[in-house]
Amino acid sequence: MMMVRKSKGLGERHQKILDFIQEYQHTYKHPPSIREIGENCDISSTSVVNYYLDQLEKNGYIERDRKISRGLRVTGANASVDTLRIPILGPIAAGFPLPELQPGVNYLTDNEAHAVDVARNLLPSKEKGTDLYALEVKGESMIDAMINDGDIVVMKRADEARNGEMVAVWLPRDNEATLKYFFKEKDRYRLQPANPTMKPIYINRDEPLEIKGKVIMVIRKVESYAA
Amino acid sequence: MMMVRKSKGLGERHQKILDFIQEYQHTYKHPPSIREIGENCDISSTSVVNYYLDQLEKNGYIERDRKISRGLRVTGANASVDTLRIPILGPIAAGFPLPELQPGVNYLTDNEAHAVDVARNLLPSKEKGTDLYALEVKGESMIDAMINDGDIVVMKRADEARNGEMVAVWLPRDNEATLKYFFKEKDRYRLQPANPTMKPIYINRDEPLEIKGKVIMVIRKVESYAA
DNA sequence: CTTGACATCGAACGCATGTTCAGGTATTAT
DNA sequence: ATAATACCTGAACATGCGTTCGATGTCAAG
Repeated sequence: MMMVRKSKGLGERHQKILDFIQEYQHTYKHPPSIREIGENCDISSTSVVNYYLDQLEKNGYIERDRKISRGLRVTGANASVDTLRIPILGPIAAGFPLPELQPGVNYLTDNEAHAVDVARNLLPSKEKGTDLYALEVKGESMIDAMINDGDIVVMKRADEARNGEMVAVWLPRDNEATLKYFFKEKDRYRLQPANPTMKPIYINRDEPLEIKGKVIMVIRKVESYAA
Repeated sequence: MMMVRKSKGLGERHQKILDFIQEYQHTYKHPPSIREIGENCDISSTSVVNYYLDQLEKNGYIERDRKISRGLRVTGANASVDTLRIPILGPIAAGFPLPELQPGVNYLTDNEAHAVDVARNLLPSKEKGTDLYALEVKGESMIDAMINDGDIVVMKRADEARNGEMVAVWLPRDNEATLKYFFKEKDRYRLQPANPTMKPIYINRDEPLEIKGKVIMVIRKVESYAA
């Protein structure tokens, strides 16, 4: 009895094979062999598996490196996503100096707890990934930047900024760390809160102002409101 | 002339091999063979590669599936990260109804543009991934929820909520969509803005109120301030 | 009924690839 | 000096694994 193709492009067996490849890759971190696919999808002959694999490839569901053992991968939506592990250097809070990144130190240990994994496609495409770090916001002092207690801010290392970029700055004048949009005006700096309803603060050019980095992303894990 | 181990645990060659495996895996989506490692790291004999691989395994830098072609993977920090592709159903704006998720529709096409990839370790660990979706915030009406124009909110499908959870609701009374912390009180609902400086709004129990989902994450790509 | 496209099987072939071994040469400890 | 250890070589071996091919069965069109 012949198996009929159900949904025009993908038959039941194609789907099963595709699913198996993904699950296998996910579990073992390497692709399955033709024979393993066969065993798992109740196909007794390697040539039949090859037959289906060819079709899947022709239709763009997978890619194959011929002649190479286990040289196949699924393409498209469920393909593996490229991520960047960004170290969380420490907290940022109003009255405390910002954590400095020590040059030459490799923050990328296997310590998942002190890092955030961000998909590369969420970052500017040119972003290489070095000179990125993250800070954990403590307290509610960044509220005028639309940033709340517990938020993670992803930063790019920088000691100067162009107009309109959001920066983390240390203001020796007020002894305070803050996040603001940065503007250089005729003889002063304007630090503009992200919240449009709030007013900017001004710093004279001759006053010190230390830019610690540019904010490129904010991540907030929303939890139950602590009332 | 003997090669001296530099940094106690990892020699120069160990490092080179480790780097190569990662880069290869990243490029070809499958692990390299022993011979490929050898060629690339200037090691003429497969047994030497095997020798180093054994050491790397013993020290926990890689894992190996013996006897299986290309059965090796790096462990730890730079290991591949598990991500979830969450479909962006549409915009959420004050005066417009929320996009509904059509049952039975598979949103997970290969359309990267209409989805966000989120590392699983950023979500609650029990989260399975189905019944998650995302909305793109339009306009500045969610400012009292500390959410700005352009933000991506990751939602979990729900039509009811427990006290303290942040929900997306449709208020027929005001003809408005909004994001608020939800509290059920004696004879009314209290919708609390995330910004602690702002006041809650109250809805009588007998008035309609449609909960569309719980907010579990907010992602903001910070760009230059459009002044 | 014949033909041909499609699906499947089993077996054989041969290169790819991990494993093992019998030595080598330095460097260091005893 | 001798022994021990770490590093390396080359080759042989066994098997993993993709490829190819001939044969069989089913179904729809001509």
